[in-house]
Amino acid sequence: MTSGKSSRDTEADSVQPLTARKPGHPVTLRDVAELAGVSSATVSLIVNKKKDARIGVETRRRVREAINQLGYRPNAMAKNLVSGTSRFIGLVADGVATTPFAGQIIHGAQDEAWKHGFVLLVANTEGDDAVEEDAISMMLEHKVRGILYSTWFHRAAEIPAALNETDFVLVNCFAPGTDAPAVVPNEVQGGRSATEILTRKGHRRIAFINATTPAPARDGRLQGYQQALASAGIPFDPHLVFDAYPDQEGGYAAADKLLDLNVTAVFCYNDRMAMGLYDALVRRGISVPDDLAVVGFDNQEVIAAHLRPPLSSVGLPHYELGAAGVRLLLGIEKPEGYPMVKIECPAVERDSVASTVPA
Amino acid sequence: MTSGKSSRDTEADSVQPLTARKPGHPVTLRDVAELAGVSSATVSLIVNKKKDARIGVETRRRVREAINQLGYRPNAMAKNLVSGTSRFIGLVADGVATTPFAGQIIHGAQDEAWKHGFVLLVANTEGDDAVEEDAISMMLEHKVRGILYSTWFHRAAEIPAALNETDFVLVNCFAPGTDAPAVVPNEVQGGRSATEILTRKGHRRIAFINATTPAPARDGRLQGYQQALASAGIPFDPHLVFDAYPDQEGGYAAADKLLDLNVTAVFCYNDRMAMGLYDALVRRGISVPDDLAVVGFDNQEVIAAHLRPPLSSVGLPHYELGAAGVRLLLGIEKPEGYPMVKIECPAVERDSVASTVPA
DNA sequence: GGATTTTGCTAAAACGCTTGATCAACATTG
DNA sequence: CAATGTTGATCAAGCGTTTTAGCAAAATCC
Repeated sequence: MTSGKSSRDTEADSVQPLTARKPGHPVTLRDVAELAGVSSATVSLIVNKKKDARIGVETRRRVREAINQLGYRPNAMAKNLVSGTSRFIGLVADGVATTPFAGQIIHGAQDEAWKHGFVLLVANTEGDDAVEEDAISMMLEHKVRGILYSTWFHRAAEIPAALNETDFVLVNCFAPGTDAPAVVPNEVQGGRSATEILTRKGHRRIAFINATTPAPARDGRLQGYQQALASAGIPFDPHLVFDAYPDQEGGYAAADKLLDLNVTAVFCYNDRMAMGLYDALVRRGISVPDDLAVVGFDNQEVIAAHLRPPLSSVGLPHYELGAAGVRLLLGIEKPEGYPMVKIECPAVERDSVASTVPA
Repeated sequence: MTSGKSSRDTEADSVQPLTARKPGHPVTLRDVAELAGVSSATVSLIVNKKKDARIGVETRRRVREAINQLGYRPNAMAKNLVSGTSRFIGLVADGVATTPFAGQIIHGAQDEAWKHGFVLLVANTEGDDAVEEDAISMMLEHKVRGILYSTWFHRAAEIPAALNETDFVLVNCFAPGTDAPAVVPNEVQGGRSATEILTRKGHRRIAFINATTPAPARDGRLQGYQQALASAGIPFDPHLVFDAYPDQEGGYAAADKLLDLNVTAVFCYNDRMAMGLYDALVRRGISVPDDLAVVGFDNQEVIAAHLRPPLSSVGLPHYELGAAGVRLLLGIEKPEGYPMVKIECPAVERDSVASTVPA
């Protein structure tokens, strides 16, 4: 039944039907060359706009025309095969697509890659090691220019062995004890900036609701908080710092503790906490910012910009993280701190901090 | 007899460790073949686990060993060149990466593609036509299996001409007047489900705050609202439906109108509106759900799950949209309604609707 | 013990493109 | 006029695979 296909290719080559036969046009350089009556080398030279190629103007015209007529598209595979290297950059994420704002890493990487003529190959591992290995293999097999290994929250990470087979950059994570290039948010500066939003307005009793969960963010932001106090000449009071689970519930629950402290301002570990805190305050008739100034962290648009009043916050530079990762990978820049590059967390001031300190 | 091509020059080669290949020195099939003392054809057959290939067990062993020793990785480019088709699926998005939850389209597409051995090529056009054209060209040149053309909100879209050069599926958008395959959320069912959360609990005077912005969502959800009322035997009262700008401000401002209406429940066009509405209600001392039941739409985790009380909502199935898009593209399924496939919007009940109707 | 089949493996032709080496004209020199 | 450019285009050798046809040796059959 299933007989072998007849193998008479002798004449098939010389008599090419112009119509497409398969999904996509199997229009090749050779087809164009034939139509234009030139060699395929000539067409190649024209298509690639080789500057030092000497091609007559008339020939050029004919080839151009043939290209249009046939709807020719170069075959990137073949091109890559010859050049030995693709224009791909791999991005393996442990969950970037899952969490809303961290998708910005993809976005930033994609934009920057695109800018330099590269395309992103995205793989989401969802934290699964087997998937991760497959993903990296696949990228390696596609001869990617390099790999961005990213995590959805800032943390220490182990470098999968296979990564060493190519260039790579860690994004939003780092590998302690190695000199692997990494780009991460500057949590210390972020904490400082957040606190400074408050000190600048004259606040001196500023609480910090930190996270209970250990992470670079937790330590860094606290450190930044302390720095900001120090440079404002405010003594650090450990009683004004306490932990809560970093979500709405945590923020809501933190309100009680907070109100005993007699503070005029609060810096919350993240926006979700601030959101919960807002809620608790409203129910107590406490006004933001008139009675209490609040600053968040993460600058999650959908929360911060739309709370009432809009919440001042400090953003995690996910987009920049992705973009900088690509630049590092391509060797376009070697910023200060390399191989451990810290990206600034931008402060965004809204209305949750008044221009004067509450009485 | 194996022809003795025994000029093994570099001694370093034979002592190569299996990990950490240098990024500039690709190992090819031929290298493996030489080490194992077989032809490259043999290696190819083994690597690809060809079922009907007849290879001796001893040879197989030697080749396996050589592969490990050299750390061989097949070159996907070469593979694709031969087969004429890649394992790529393109995803061009007009802003999927920008809006938080729609990144789920990428996620869903990526997972589903991966499941079938395909990789996603992502391009973000940010609505720029030139970028879009470039993106599609690039995908075509990479001989993608097909393209997913997606938009960040559900809308009508024009099909870029180049898309016709390959298989494609519209995701979260559709092309009126064509029979282009498209997969979109079922807004009508969504509106119905949202409203039914309320009717099921006995609510009969249910307001609907619709969006001011024209969109399939606006019309569909209204229609669904009406359907739900009808099947609950509740006459449709146009006065209970009014428009507001679909954000927090809109919801906040809508509270006034709402309270004149003497309704026991509200269906908001989206969660952000509901968020604003919550705020307005709290300030008036009106309790959700005891005084007023509220249902949102979009099921934006960061809002709905964390408002107080958590908001019942209906989700936009972005993940499924992406996944279904891939399945359609690959011809894995041809669901009802093809070529216009509607994906269900799942209702998520939380605590913003009480089990009994307010007095 | 030849004929036939099976087994194990290789040769070699693609796949579509790039590129250094050539080459045939013709134009310019000295 | 021979030597030397210039110009415009072609040749052909790969790039790393897959795959079909084929071949020698071993196994099986009658």
